[in-house]
Amino acid sequence: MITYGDEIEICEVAETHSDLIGKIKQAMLPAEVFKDLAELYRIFGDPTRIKIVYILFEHECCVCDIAAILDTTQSNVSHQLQILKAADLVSFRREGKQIIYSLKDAHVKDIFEKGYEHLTEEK
Amino acid sequence: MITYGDEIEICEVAETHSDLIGKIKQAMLPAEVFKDLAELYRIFGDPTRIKIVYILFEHECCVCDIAAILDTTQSNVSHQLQILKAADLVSFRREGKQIIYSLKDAHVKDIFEKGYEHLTEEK
DNA sequence: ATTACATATGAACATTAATTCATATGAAAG
DNA sequence: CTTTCATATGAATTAATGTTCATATGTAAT
Repeated sequence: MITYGDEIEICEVAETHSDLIGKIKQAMLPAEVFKDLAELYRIFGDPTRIKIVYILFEHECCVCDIAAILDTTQSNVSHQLQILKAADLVSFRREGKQIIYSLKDAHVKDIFEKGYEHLTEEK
Repeated sequence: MITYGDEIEICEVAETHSDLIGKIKQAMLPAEVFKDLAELYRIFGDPTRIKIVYILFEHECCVCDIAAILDTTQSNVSHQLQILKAADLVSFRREGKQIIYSLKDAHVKDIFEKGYEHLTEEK
């Protein structure tokens, strides 16, 4: 390995490929896009949250119903819903004492379906 | 809240909706599916990994080239590639001293594109 | 065989995250 | 206005995660 000051180690292969590496580097999306994408996928990266999302595909639902369906606490569901809300993935409205949540974005279902296809289809 | 022994708290709304809750509960996919889905999305839930995936969309690549493109260490890239390998998302072959990685599954690109649409499209 | 190189691996560390518990908020009913 | 109910919030805890460092493995070249 060859190191330049405090920079990253560059192997000889990478030096040889430096023109290709430069091209790929330029073709990369802005770092922020990858950060935002990762944040989005991470939201689906928890069983509780993806279950909530799945429920909301078909039904708008109040917090305690979701908790009953998932056999978990109201607090837990509420916390996860706040995360979905912060990501702008759910809408909500008050109805008396309850708060009814619903899904906000169609892409969510697309992402779910593509993931599900990956799991179920043989390759 | 009404609690039954060590079970989950059920609010009055949930008791009223108990028939709907039962139906939704039955319509849920097996818990394992949600677990597997969450595991899949979690893999994309890290900027470094999703960058690697993005690179592999267009080019098969050796470890040190990826490290050079991403300005990170060989070790880091290797660790992340092991995670992608364990999820069966990448193939690899040895070529002399190098190991060349490539993408294994088309659904990965679909998932990426749907996520990207979510970020970029106005709603 | 010894050396150099590309990659993998394991331990360690710092950070983040999921869930629970206790409590606060805010609306409706009495 | 006090109580009850549905939800939100904050602190605490336990577990998981991303990265780095040091080192091991395996291939090629001298």
